[in-house]
Amino acid sequence: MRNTTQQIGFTEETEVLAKFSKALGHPTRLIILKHLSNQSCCYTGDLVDVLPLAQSTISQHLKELKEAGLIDGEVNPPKIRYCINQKNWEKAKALFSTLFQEDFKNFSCC
Amino acid sequence: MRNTTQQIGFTEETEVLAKFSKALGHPTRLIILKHLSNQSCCYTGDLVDVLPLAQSTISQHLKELKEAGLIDGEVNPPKIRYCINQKNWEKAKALFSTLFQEDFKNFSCC
DNA sequence: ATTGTCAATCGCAAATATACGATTAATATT
DNA sequence: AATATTAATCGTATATTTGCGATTGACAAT
Repeated sequence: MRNTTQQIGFTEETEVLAKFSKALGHPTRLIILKHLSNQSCCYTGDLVDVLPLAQSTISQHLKELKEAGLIDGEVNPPKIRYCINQKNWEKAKALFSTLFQEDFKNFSCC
Repeated sequence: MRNTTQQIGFTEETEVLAKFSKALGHPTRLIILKHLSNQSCCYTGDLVDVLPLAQSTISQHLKELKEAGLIDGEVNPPKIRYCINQKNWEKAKALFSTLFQEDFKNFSCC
């Protein structure tokens, strides 16, 4: 790979929306988010019981959601309590809303 | 990799939303979609002029958007005219709307 | 201090994604 | 028929993602 996304210079908005989308781009992570919302918060162990995946795999998905900013991990020894990051969740909601409503509603063909 | 997404058995809705999200999960593809909406439709060549990427790379991104069902390619020799697939775009809009509104509004902590 | 519990991280393997240049395929024009 | 134009596809290299088991780290409870 000779060219990188970094070198192209997309807008901040585009980068952030792509980051959120990518994080949402796996069924397991969608299920995790759904679970977080249903239970308000939950622990890794809860998810391990529900999903047919190894604990390490789930931990990795949680890490990606955390790095994308969609969830937070709050230490609650010996467990870690995960919650949706409301601020960024709202931001994601706003970005997707813009994507689907404002800029894309003026079709004239097809 | 011993376990595959296929084997787990997510709901159709979850799979489709993940597929759409994944397709949106790259800045270049977001720019392409933006361009498609601004111009109603456009050709690969238009995108090659705008993006600092090789023609083959852009063609590959178009292929992924097409496979995700977000765009259509209509032969218009010797060019191919790309347009947003409105039906699936509406579906994506609805799925994201559900994701952000219905199931995720009852937070009680954090 | 030792033990038990929970979750992150490491190390590895396999699959996918990203990017490019070169080639091929399709079709219009000459 | 020959040429030009446009975009897909092929082949390749590299990076990232996904998954697992094993280990480590953090902390509570004993």
